[in-house]
Amino acid sequence: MIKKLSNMDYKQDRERCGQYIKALEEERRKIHVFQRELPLCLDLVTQAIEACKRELPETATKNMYGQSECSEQTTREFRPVLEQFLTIKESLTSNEEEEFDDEHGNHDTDNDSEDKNMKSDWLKSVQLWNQPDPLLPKEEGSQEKMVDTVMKENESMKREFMANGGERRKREAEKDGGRKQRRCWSSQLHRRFLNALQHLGGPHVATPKQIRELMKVDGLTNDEVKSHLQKYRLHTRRPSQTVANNGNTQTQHLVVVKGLWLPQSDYSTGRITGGATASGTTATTGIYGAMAAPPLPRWPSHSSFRPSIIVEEKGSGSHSEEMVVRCSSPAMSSSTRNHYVKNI
DNA sequence: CCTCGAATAT
DNA sequence: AATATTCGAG
Repeated sequence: MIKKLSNMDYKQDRERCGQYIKALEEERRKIHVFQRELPLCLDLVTQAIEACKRELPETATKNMYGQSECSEQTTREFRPVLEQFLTIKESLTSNEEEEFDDEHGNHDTDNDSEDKNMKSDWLKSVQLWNQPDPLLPKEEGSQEKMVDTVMKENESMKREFMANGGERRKREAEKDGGRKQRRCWSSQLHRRFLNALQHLGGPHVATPKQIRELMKVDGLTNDEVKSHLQKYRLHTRRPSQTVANNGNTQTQHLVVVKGLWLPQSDYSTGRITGGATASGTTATTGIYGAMAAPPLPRWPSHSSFRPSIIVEEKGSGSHSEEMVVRCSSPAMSSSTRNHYVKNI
């Protein structure tokens, strides 16, 4: 009896696995166009396919694929495979840095190999520029949702791509009211921003122009960066005051990594400032203060600002090492700049 | 005249 | 809240 049941289960699983593979392959085909931009996605999907196939070696395919409508949704329902994903999740996550670095390398080196640049360039523009509109990828869910997220990102990519058939956003005065088009800081853009910040030594030392140059994003203006930087600094600085009230007396250990402030582990974990300041949970959203618990692995509320901080280690030895400063007291702000970043 | 940062404006 | 624009200082 039991045997029968398990047998059926097995069969079902196999069936689903087959469908899943189909869907994955379909997905991969679509993504392929963005191979350069989303190498990881491609890789991810590929790995998934392989893993899946491995799971059912013999009767790999032989059932009704008719309903291939299950592309991303399948992900959630399919346990076995998901587990595999979880396994590789880590490595992929860390890979992201590499990807970014690579990108940078390319840009920094100012490669002008036409062909290579042409395509990737405008594609990049599309990615970076395009207003993420409704479906901006919420960025990697810091945890297991990674896979899902990635998939979704693909989706949005595709849509973005189709949406504007490769058109570029046009700015310029255009004799209208004169007010510029709002620049939307997609997560990608923001990433570059953060990366630039790192290279420059932190939000307080980095200057808009430098940042813009490092970002190497076509069309990005100084003012835009300046504005973004201003916001970043505001969010970044000690969100001290505010919060307090409740039993929030837990001293938050903030950590400075190459000039970037982050909460001990996961950003967002609320920046409660211990002792000193204390009054009401102010406007700074409950997002900051309130929760000091596990939920909320995100930055200032929704959008962009993530702690995608990456501690880089250039050729070891060379200059500053990781430099991690613990600090539980606010103070140290703008005026204190330069000092803490320089060498240490 | 240019860049920056803070203050405002939208 | 997120951007844009303005303003005063180097």
